[in-house]
Amino acid sequence: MSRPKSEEKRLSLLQAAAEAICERGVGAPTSLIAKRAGVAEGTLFRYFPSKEALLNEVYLFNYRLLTTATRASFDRADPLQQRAHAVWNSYIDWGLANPVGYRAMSQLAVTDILTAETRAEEARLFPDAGLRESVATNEIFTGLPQLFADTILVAVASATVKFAAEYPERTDEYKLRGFRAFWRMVEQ
Amino acid sequence: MSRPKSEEKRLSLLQAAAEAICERGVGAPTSLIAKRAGVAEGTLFRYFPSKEALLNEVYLFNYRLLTTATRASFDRADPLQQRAHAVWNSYIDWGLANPVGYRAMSQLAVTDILTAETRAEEARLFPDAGLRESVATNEIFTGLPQLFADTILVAVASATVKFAAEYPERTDEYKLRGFRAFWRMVEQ
Amino acid sequence: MSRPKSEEKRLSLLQAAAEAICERGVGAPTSLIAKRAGVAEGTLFRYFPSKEALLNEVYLFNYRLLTTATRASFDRADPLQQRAHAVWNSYIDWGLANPVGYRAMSQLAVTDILTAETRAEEARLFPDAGLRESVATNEIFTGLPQLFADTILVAVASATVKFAAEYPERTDEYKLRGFRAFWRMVEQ
Amino acid sequence: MSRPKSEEKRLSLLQAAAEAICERGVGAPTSLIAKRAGVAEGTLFRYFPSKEALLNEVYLFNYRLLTTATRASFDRADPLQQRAHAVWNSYIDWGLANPVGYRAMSQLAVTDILTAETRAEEARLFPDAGLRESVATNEIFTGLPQLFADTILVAVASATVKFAAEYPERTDEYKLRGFRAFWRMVEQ
DNA sequence: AATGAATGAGTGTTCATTCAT
DNA sequence: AATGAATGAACACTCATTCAT
Repeated sequence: MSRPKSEEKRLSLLQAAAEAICERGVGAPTSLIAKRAGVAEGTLFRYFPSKEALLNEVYLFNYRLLTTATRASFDRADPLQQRAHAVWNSYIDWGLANPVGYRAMSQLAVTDILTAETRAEEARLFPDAGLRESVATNEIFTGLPQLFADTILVAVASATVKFAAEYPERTDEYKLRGFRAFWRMVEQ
Repeated sequence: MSRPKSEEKRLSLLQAAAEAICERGVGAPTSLIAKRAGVAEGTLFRYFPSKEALLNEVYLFNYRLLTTATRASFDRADPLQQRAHAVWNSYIDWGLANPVGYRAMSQLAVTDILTAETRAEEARLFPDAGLRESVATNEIFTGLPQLFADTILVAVASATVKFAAEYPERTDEYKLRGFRAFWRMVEQ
Repeated sequence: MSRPKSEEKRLSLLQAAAEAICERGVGAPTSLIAKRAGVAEGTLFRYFPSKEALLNEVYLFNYRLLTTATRASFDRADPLQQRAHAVWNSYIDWGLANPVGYRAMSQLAVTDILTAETRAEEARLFPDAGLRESVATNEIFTGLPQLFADTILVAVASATVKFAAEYPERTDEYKLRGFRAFWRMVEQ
Repeated sequence: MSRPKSEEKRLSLLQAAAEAICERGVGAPTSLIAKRAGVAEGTLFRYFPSKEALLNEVYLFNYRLLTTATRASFDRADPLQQRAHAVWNSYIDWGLANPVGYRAMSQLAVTDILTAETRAEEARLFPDAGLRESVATNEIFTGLPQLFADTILVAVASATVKFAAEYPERTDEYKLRGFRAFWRMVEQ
């Protein structure tokens, strides 16, 4: 596929789209996104073939940032719970540090805009901290799809981000309590 | 005098709206909703002043059904865990028995369509099984807003409904495992 | 033609329509008119075959009231200018005393709702104070259609009502000045 | 770069709107206006933010043409009555030469579509022939708002245009008689 | 006779996408 | 490559009129 001219414009569009989604939902018009990105309306469609493709890219772009941060947060040599806690903290921290990207992802996740390809790429990118195999094979989750445990994990983490963001002065408390709730579920 | 306004049409519209939301999201056109309900486009607006009002009613209508089922499921005389399990089961069961209403509610809950009035009515309808006070005041949730525990609970329940619906032959297993995960979080 | 049951309802509808036109223009919905009249939406169409017919009746109804008042205001025995002044005053006074009907007429007069029949009836009702023949046959108006002089007369009178209504404390002044302007035009 | 927005299309829309207003009143649909202008429905809203804005522009556009013609018609060095007559003739002539624009303005003037901004611009554009101050300060109009005299003047002029247009063979006669009527009112 | 529920064509406006410049 | 003018199918909502009750 041909590389577009300006990587900078592409990033502007992704960022502008995330902002627009935060403010106006996934129904935010492409004209608004283009304006926020400082490009012409038509230019958006030279970087992304359609609005749907743009929104899928917004999701994956931010998901990559999130998983990259998460992946860098732990050391394989650390004991299991410590690794889990590190991953948990990096997830919450990224959500708090990137509220626009995080909220855009949350919005996109509940629509039917995300394609099967996006979902597949998302699954591929999910960071392997060695947690999945060892943790979620306790009496509760054993024998069930890994995705079931993942879904619950993300759900609890999302609730934690939401409340931690809403009460900034109690961020650390929500982070810790959220982790404890999560850990209660997945520990052996 | 004249024809009374038809409760049947009202129900048709609520049901048609829920179906349309499942298929096309909250952006489903009112014309589609009316057509599915078997009424003229204009008729929709004689039963509901606006699309927004209709969607709020869809949410509350299904929420009332859900909480009515939940409320009928437990006996105050039963011990705590038994009550919790009964409420849990009735919630999951309702979601499985009413997939359209359940999915419509889920979609509506993540948009900003629901008004403060709807949220207030929702809170008022929440069935008091004596769980909230006694359960979610353990070492994890004590001192944090009740809503934090509620949000996590609903998140786990939603994941359970989702997977139980997707694998009908393992419904009972998901219900049980989901409850155990939930109970691990909230028990003292 | 069959007489409708209730003359009272008919008058209510005419009055309600005039009020609605004042507030919302000729686009005022029939449902609003019916509600203001205290009757059901459908009832309006049992008294008037269509909205257009109702509005034409509103015009003629008020025009009849206006010309009746005007016609009663002068004595044929009085000298010309006195008669003219009496007619003038009664016109302005009626407009001030019946602002709703007057404004409704003004609105209706500038739309194309009024039919040729209504215009013909209007011309038939125009009060003959002996002014038309004797006054508007001066050097200016002689040889031109009577309607030309009438149109100008009504235009000047309308402006007078408008300003007299807007500045109630100077009503008498506007009435007098307006008459003098009119009289300058039509006197021999 | 890209196509510039077409002044021609803008003029087409203004003209089409004036025609539509003449035929169907201010309630003429924007779709009809667009069709008459030879553009797509959506295009109208790229040139004017709303129907209301378009109609205000129709008024001002024609008012500018009218006042430009009027302003060019007189010489400040001429005596008062001659200047007045020149202005009067140019006003009537413009109305006769531009019946569509003139009628559209007349319709718009009696609705509540014209905004305060439009009214202000209209006042600003009013050509100063030195008439207002010297003419309409005779015994009749002195001490009353200038707008009162203006309103009456316009009313008489409108009646003149209307009849002159209806009887083209007597145009000059109506123009002259109308001016004489006007002059009788305003002369000292 | 009176009601008001029901209708569906019509309204102003939006917006993803195309394409002439 | 970049622009933004142009498009026209939707969309939410209105309303004069009909007709079952």
